[in-house]
Amino acid sequence: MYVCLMYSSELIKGTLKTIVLNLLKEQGKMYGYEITQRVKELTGGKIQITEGALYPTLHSLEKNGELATEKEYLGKRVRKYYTLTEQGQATTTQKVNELTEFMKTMKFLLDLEPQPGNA
Amino acid sequence: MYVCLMYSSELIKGTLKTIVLNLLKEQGKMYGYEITQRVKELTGGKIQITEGALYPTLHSLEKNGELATEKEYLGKRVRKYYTLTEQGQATTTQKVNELTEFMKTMKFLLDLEPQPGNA
DNA sequence: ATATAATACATAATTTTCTTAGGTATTAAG
DNA sequence: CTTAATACCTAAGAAAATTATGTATTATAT
Repeated sequence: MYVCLMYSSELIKGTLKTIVLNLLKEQGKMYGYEITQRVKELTGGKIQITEGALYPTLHSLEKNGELATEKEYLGKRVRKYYTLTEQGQATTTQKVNELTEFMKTMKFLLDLEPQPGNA
Repeated sequence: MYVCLMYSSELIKGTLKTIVLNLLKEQGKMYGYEITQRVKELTGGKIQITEGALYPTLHSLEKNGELATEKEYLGKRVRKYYTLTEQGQATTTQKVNELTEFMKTMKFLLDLEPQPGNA
């Protein structure tokens, strides 16, 4: 039986907004369900964004003026496309830079050598 | 006026346990306050662990059998030293590996090139 | 034909985890 | 002698995810 090796969900915490914003910067225009599938695909299933986490995040980003929406109809089904506003683009750059710096710091912390004397 | 450039606190979420466990692996034996100061020092103030976050985490790790404690008295003041149990060492290795892998995945996600066609 | 899976949106209750704020007490420094 | 630093702790609240639903359409498999 194959069990998907996902990262423990606590690691996603705090990075979800940045992932979503950056993906929108790269793809230009995406709808919610597409974001979940794209992230799953890009990470080989190791990061899976749940809809319960994604939709509230998208709504909050929109409310904050980072994202704009437009609806598209496919027959009777509706898709809500999200794009970055100008403000959202600036926020994305800032958040991606911050996360990049944070990961450098974390890498430094994790790569410290054990002190002599530890069993 | 100098303002310390800290990472936004949401980034710390989910990595606190790993930071603490890894630091204990490196240093062998530490007390709570020492951990806050050491992390602050090692990161140039960019990561500051609050005591309100740290102590509950230490208690929970101890309760879970990852950490063992011993008290040391300096005059009338008490210090509670934490060390990794055998189980804690295994957990640390696993959590550090997981975080390292996660950061690789995140780096990959953040480094994707914008698709042609985006303004 | 019809049941199931996939697509596509959404929200509510709960849990986890951190922040903020407060508390106690000892020791060092101004 | 007051303030800062050291050293522990907890509680109320906020934030952000999980889990569990709910609705509805379209595609796929039996």
